[in-house]
Parts: sequence; structure tokens; C-alpha cells
Amino acid sequence: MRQDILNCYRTVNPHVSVDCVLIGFDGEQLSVLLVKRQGVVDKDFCDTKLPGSLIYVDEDLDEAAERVLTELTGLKNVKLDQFKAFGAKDRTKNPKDTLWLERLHSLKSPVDRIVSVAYLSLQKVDRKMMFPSYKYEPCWKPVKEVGELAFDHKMIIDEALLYIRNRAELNPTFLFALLPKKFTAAQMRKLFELVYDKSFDVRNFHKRIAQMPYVVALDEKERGVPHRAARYYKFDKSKVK
Amino acid sequence: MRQDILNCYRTVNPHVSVDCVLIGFDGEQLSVLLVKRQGVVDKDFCDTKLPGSLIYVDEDLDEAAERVLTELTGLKNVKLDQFKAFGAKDRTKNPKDTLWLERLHSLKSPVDRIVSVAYLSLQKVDRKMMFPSYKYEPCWKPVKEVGELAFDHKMIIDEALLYIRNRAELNPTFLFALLPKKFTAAQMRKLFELVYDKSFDVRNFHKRIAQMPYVVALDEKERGVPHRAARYYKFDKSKVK
DNA sequence: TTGACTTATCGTCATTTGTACACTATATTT
DNA sequence: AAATATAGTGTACAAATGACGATAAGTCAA
Repeated sequence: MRQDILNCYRTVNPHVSVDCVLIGFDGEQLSVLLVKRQGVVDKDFCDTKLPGSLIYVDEDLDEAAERVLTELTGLKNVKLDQFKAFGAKDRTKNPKDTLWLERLHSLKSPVDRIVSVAYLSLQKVDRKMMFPSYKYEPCWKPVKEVGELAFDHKMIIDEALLYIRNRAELNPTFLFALLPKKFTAAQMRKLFELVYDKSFDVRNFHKRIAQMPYVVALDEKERGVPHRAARYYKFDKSKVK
Repeated sequence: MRQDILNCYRTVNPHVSVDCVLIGFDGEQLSVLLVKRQGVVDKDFCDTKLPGSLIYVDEDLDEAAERVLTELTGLKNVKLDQFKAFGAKDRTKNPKDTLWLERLHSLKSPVDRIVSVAYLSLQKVDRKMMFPSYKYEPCWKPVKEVGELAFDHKMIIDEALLYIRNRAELNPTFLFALLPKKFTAAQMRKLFELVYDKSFDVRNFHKRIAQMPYVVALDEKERGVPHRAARYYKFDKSKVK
């Protein structure tokens, strides 16, 4: 790819990276998109991490996030929001992490502490979803099952979830990016319960939906379920506020 | 000062800076704390900016923010919250800014784009308030009167105000850092009106105060005002939630 | 001393919003 | 036809919100 060839000649900024937290919802649970580290043989290495990388010296932060996500997962045109920078003194002190970095970027001098700017995107997760690029083996991992990751990526994910919750409280429409185009009231309720970490009364939740002008009921219903079929709703962005 | 001497031997990270947005309220309006650039003779230079500077390679971001604020204003123990990173491609491309930076830090190579992590703190502003250090001429400037500043500092201030508003909507107790220990309902209302950019009904606002358990009425009243004296209130942190 | 003026404080009423709670409806499977 | 699994609905009370008018407590000037 032309873009990749050009990038070889760009200077890497060894002090700043971006990390992308993609949170997905499949109707059941929240997941996060993780990739594998490349070029590391030692099995002892913790080789799962967020899609992220060092940026180039002359590269816009937002653009860097999009580029890195595309390079590692093949995903394009993903709307990413910056939510926090991570710059603890010891965040890149683990030899596993520093060694990997130095090899990957062919760095001459040992890596200093790297400040990472974290980005968030909410995605619908389709079970049969394929990634355009499998080079780094991107895959969705349920957030509740995420173990230790490289660097401080576990903490970054926790902060992302906190951010989602706060932002949803301010403006719930933000969450509809996680739902499929057609969704049932039950799916929506499940999502809200996961995000707010509490359960909602079914009847009151229906009332709540009824007074959201941007959630419109469709004529269509579920098919092939072994019980009463639920009505589908859709999110109409144009009816927000 | 010992700290300063030691700092001379630390390595500067030429790619990452911190900027501190201190927002103050004096009972009338919101102000922001600005400092003067040092060591620049050319009068054409736009020499007012936020207190901020490059960090050291091995320095925690949060610590860097506190250190820089202390070095530029003398203020200590200020609670700073990180709210956003700024990393536009061209944010350090203005020759005025780059020249100043290169001289200040005695940099050998020209500065690349610098990613800046912005921090926020809310302060009560006392008209007779003195700064422990006047080296960089720190002073409060009403936000509505802020003109063009160095770098993208104007934009950083705008983002800070947006952040304050969002965060206050989530949790209004956050705003009490802006009010003096004793304050009147009118002062509090004025502040809320500035932050939310709309006016509130005086009577309903009193009701709103009455049902904030953390705002407690004092016996004390205003003195020397040419009309009925207003009651003082105080904020009791322990009664939040 | 009095009345004009200014700002503080309190009260009412209508409306909206939040919350607790139990039964009927519809589709599939056996 | 019965079992079962989930969808969908209404009512009553409490609490919060918002629009508005009336009264209280000071200063100031005549």
C-alpha cells in the first residue's frame, strides 16, 4: 500500500503514542477490541494489547489515532474521541514492553517514558463481523474477561468505561452507536443496565423510551424467537433535541 | 531553591508539555490566570500565555503540571485535573512560538510539533490576592476579555470552559471551589448563570439551594450594603451524596 | 420620620418527572 | 392443549421543576 511505503520515511516521535479503545456491544455484553503484539517470540510476554502505537513527529493526534487503528485492524472511518492522556512515570518501564518497542521501531536509544493519548469509539458488534486486516489478529474480548494487558492498557480500558458512563449520563444518545440499526427495547435496556451498572424496571423503561423522540418504533418485529416477538426500534439522529 | 538546581540536570522532553488553566471567580466574572513570556525582546511577540512548559522525560504528567504551575506562579498544592490533550499538526509552527521555545530551553534542533496536556483548576479569586512569585507576572484576566494568546492557548481556554460546564452538569458540587468560604445566594446564582450561560429565577434558585444538603445557611449576614443584607452560606463537603 | 428604592426571602399552584408495582399477550415447543 | 419464555401495558403516589406574586429588611433622600 502506498501509504505504508511513505510512512517508512516519516520520523517517529519516541515520546508520544495513541491508543484506541473500541468498545462494542453484541446485545449481550460489552467487549473491547484487542490486538496481538508482533515480532515477539518469548512466550512469557503478555502479548495482548490495545491497538495503539507511537505517532510521527509531524502528525496530528487525531489523525494518528485513525491511522494506527487502520494499520492494526484494517478498520476505516471510525469516529474516535480523545478522552484522556496517560503519562505516569513508570508506564513504560516494564522490560517486556520496552524491549518490544525498541525492536519494533528499531530505536537506537532506550525508550523513555511514553505519554499516550487514548481515544474511544463505540461500535456495534456483529458476531459474524470480519476485520479487513488480520495481521495483528484483532478480536473482541468481553470487558469482564480482560486480564492483564501490555503497558497500562487495563487501566486505560477502565477509564474508558468510566468516561462512557459519565458521558451517557450527560447525553444518552451517545450510546446508540453501540446498538444495531434495528434493536429491541430489551437490547436497549440491557445496554443501559451494563453502562449504568444497575437494573431498570421494564415498564418504566418503556415509558422512558416513549418519551425519547429520537427512538422511533418500527412496524417490524423479531422473527423466529420461541416466544412473543419484540418490536424493533430505530435511532433517528435528526430528532435529537 | 534546591529543586530548581536539581531540575537543571534533568532531561527535557521536547515533544510533550503541560498547560494549566486556572479559572477564577471573583463574585462578578470568570477569569483565567495568564503569565508573560520571558526573555523575548521583540515587542511584536504575543507575550501572554497560559502557565505551561515542556516536561522532563522521566516526569509524571500530573507532577509536571504541578511543578510548572509552581515555577511560573509560585502557587503550591493546587488541585489540577487533566482535561484534554492538544496535538494539532500546526500547534507549534508559529515562528514567534518556536523561536521563543528554542531560546528558552536552549534546544539544539528546531522544535517539532509539541503535544500539550492541559490541566484545569478552579480558584476563588480575591481582589487583594498576591502571588508568591511575580517573576512571570501572573495575573487574572476576565475570560471575556482574553485576546489572542501564544500557541493555541485561546482554544485550550475555550475547551476548559466547555469542560467545566459539562462536569458541573454532572455534579454541581464541583463549582464550589470557585466560591469563597462564605458566599451569598446571589453570588452562587451569578456563578451558575455564567457557567450555564442562562439566567435562573431567583425564587426557584433559593428552593434549589434549600434542597442541596451540602449548602448550609449561616447566621451571619452581609454588612454595609445599601439594601437588605443577604445571608451567607457555606459549602460542606462532608454532606455531598 | 417617612416614603422611595433595592435586593432578599418565602409561598402557591400547575406541570412534569420518577418510581413502585402485577397482570395479560403472543410466539414456540412438546 | 398445555407448558414456557419473553413482550408489553396502566395506575397511583411522591418528588422535582418551573412560572409567578407577595412580603421583609435594609439604605437613602426629602
